[in-house]
Amino acid sequence: MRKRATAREVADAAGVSKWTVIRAFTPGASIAEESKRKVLEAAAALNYTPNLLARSLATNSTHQVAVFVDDFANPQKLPFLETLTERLQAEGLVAVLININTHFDHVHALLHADQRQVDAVILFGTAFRSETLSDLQFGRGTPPMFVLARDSQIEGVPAVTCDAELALREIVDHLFERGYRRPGFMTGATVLSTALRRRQHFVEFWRKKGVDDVAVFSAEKYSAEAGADAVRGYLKQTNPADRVDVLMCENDILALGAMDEIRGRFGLRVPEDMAVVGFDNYELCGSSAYSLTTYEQPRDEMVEVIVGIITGRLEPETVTLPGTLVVRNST
Amino acid sequence: MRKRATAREVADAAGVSKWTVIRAFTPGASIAEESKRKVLEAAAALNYTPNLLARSLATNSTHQVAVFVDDFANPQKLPFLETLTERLQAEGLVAVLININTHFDHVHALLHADQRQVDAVILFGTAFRSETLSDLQFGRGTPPMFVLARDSQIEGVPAVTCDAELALREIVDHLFERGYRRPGFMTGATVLSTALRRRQHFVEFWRKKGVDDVAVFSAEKYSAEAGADAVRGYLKQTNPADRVDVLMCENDILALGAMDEIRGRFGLRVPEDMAVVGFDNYELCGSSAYSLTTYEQPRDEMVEVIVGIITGRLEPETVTLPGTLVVRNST
DNA sequence: ATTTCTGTTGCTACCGGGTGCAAACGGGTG
DNA sequence: CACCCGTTTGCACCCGGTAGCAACAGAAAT
Repeated sequence: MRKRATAREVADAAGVSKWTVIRAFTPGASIAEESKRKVLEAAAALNYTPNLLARSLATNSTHQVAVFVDDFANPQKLPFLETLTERLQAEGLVAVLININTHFDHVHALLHADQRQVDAVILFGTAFRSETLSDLQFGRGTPPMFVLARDSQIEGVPAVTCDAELALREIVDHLFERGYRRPGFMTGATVLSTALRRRQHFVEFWRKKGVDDVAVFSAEKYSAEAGADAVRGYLKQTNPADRVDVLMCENDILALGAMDEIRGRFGLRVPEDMAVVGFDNYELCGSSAYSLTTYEQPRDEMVEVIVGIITGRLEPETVTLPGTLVVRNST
Repeated sequence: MRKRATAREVADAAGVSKWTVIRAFTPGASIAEESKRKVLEAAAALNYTPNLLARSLATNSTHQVAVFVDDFANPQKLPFLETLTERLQAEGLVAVLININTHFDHVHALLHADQRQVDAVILFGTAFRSETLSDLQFGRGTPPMFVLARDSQIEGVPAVTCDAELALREIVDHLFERGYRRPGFMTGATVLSTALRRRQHFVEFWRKKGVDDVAVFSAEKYSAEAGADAVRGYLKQTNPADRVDVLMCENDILALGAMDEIRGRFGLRVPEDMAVVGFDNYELCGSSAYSLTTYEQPRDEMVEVIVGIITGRLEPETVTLPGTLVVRNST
């Protein structure tokens, strides 16, 4: 298989210099109609297109954005990724998907992204220790970092999130109104709970309602199975009379797992015996099999803002957007 | 913010030439221990790491793989992406996620990937017209293309898939054994049905069992909602006595949507009134709320093979791997 | 006819590394 | 001390573009 044609080859074929070829491919460049036509003809014949790698090297901008993801169990990531990639591509950018795991941690990934000269890094809901990253942040030439769908806690690293305070206030108000008084909260991995702030606000708003006792327990991971395991553990070791009457889960996938366990294994009714609330409004939450009350993040707006920041249309600052409470039959 | 350090700067700091610096960062290069130490020290002090962009340009290999995705409604994509990115990263490769949609079609994306000099392109279950792509394929220097989780139909473009024939045989055998005799099949978008071959084999194996009448209808898209819509349309216009006794759906997400509609809106029992079968074994299929019989694709093996092909460890040829029938309560 | 201006084109230098060859080095051998 | 040989280092040139200046032609102005 032959190699790609270069500007040099097209130049020879068109009888001009390679700089004229470049100009034919540079919008707004000063070039005569006649030469442009000749060049484009020769380029078409040779199947030439500019080499973006070389261009990136010369212009010092790759139009690539690294997107770090570490929680693939949450199906909610998918529509987010869809919107994100679509909006990035509409801006001429492209997403490099980096899987953060035990073999490839944030430091590794950031170093790699840096070496690849990406234009920006998006930490898409990843669980990181701010200490680890704040060191790197101040190394030289590191690409700008942004956090999506999680709090940042690192100075100089803006985050685009759903307003957790507002969300939890609406949720607690709703639950209080429905008459629930013995709330419980299931977190995912405990390391992160502070980053999401959901638990913290949940407890706080119940306290404001005069309810000081919130049962809190946590799942091992963010997955339906872990949610089921956690709620099983809770139900087994709790006296039926002392059980919570409503369980809020840190995200939908935990909630669905929990709900399944509550109804399936324990034969309890949702919401009569125990109500359940999730977070994210994942597609299947609306199914009649679950009909889960949940809170929808303003996905499109969040993506719009973060892409706006990356492209420089918006100021790089932390933005918090309001979501929507979706009430269904589980409460 | 200062710019990144270059090999040139490190060379000056260490008192050697830039080529010696390069050698210090090239495994197996001929360099004296002493010089290497000096260089690495200077590099550490200046926070130098090689610029992968420049390296890619010089070596003509980017270690980037473009992954085309067009169906973000299927949650099954997520674990696949997780495994794929993890395995690629383990091989020193990185995935560039390209969202194929109406604004950014295959031709566009392929051109783009080509210009970016990616080492390979993976069409991950995307819906493409083979005519469109076979033209491009024979342009010069196009990166090698592979199809994952779908048939290729393009000469010279290998595919790594789950064995649809085996899968459907096992499924039909199972259904026949359970006594079902009025089968139906719901496809997603009709354009693709041939690429997945599932419907075709389904019909064929029922014929071999002496059942010639298979009801076939299709959903608009691959989503729970579309699945629900399609089954509603079918149930409304079909005389209850003529209804299928088992409905196989092209993938899980259609099946879950369908199941929800069958039970929720029509008050039918699954599997007593109508059994349902999916395909993929998405996590929630195992939940007691659904307990969907489905077929699990050999995800890890498929990814292993495609990564093996890309890295050159395996021959670039079409590979078909056996999956596993997962029988649950929906049949 | 000369000057000035404008649109067009070519050129040098550069982005930050990689390759292959030639020269320098240094130790052992005859 | 000359010679040989393997290791180490420097160099010219290359990867495929981009930036910005200088040169040039033809038209317009003087």
